[in-house]
Amino acid sequence: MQTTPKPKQRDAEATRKRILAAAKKEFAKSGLGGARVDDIAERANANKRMIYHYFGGKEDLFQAVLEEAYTDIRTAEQKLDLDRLPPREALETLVRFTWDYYLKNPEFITLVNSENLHRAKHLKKSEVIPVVSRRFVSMVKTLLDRGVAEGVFRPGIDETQLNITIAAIGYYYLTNRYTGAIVYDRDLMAKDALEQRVDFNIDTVMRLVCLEP
Amino acid sequence: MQTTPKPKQRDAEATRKRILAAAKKEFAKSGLGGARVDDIAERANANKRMIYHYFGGKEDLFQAVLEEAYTDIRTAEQKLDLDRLPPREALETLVRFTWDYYLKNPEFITLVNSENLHRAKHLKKSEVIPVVSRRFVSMVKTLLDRGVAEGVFRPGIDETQLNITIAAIGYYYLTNRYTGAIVYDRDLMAKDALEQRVDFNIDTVMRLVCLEP
DNA sequence: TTATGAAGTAACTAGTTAGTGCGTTAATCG
DNA sequence: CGATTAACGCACTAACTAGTTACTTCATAA
Repeated sequence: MQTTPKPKQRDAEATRKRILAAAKKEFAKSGLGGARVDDIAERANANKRMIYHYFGGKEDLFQAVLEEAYTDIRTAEQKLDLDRLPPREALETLVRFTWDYYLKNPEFITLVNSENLHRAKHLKKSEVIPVVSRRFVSMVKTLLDRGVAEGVFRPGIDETQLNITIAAIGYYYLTNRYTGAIVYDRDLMAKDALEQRVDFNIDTVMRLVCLEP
Repeated sequence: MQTTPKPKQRDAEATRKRILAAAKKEFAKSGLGGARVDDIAERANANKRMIYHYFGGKEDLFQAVLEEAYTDIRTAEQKLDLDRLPPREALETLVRFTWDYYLKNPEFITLVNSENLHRAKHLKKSEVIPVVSRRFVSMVKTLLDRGVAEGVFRPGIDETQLNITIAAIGYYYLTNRYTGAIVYDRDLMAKDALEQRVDFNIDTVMRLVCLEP
């Protein structure tokens, strides 16, 4: 086999990755409609022609960005390894993780918003999304069942409703932070405001799920 | 593209209203960036020039649409007259109203999303938004205080956190219904799914706020 | 009856945008 | 080495888009 590969002048995979990363930023900043192909190319330090070469078109590129964003968060969730923790700690870990992930990856939220404006047109075409999604939902289902079996969670809670609620209380706060700052006349992104919110969210979910909060 | 029947006579106020209504639909459908001024004019059965005549430009029109959308929901909330109800009933009424309003006025959600993509640039310029917002926040604050005084609500709950949570659990479900349908592999807009969700949301808030849920 | 200004219109401008044709250059391999 | 393939870049276009210009039509007050 070959030894250390020489640094290449031309590197298809590296160019592809630069385009994908640049596209993620631009789509997150301006949405699918507002993003400019020329700007993506410039940010990627690539020629616009390469976008069409590697991805086909603007919408195909958007789909690729979305798929990566979804598999990234689903992969990170699996790494939490909730099975090793007692149910209550596992649930708190999940709520805190979801909040932290949205906070550190704000482009995920904007991409999902943009995709919903387009009625999930691109996600519908994806092969990989249903697979990673099922694994995620069953992870929470397993946790819920375990908590009920151990007598610490209320029985009968639907895992989808819980998932949606855990996402909602973090997602909404962050995606609407600009209008929220005006409506509630507060800096919602101040350090203490963020801490207050995650504590409030954990409390909300614990009271919803646990028998003795 | 549906159009509104054109009145035979000249009517400045009617034309303005037609433009505003058409703009609301187009901005909700495509966002600020995706909406087309020509399409708004066509839908309103007005000449494009009239948009510039009455509103100044595309962004000013967007601001006018936003202001109307916010004052509409805030007005509807005030009409609930929560003071006439016992605290628990008042709280449930508020949660159900918020859900129903988002469900019946989906354009509100899309407009707010679009405005947040633009970092509340237009809402910041508004004179009327802070006024109606304060009235709304204090309405919930009053309810919370009353519930605590009557010994049915937990003390120490922040009215802004509660407001955000009540909005979040409805808003997120509805705004992300397209991607949600794929991730959770369900028809989130089926009649029974909607009923299940509003019940779940009321339960979530009651457990969060009430001393004996 | 008519002068006046607001309501309304069509065609246009200047700039932008996604997508492409085609030539060039580097890597790979017999 | 020479030839083939894939990566890359320039310069272009056809379609689109916010905003404007120059004009006509109509209601009404004097």
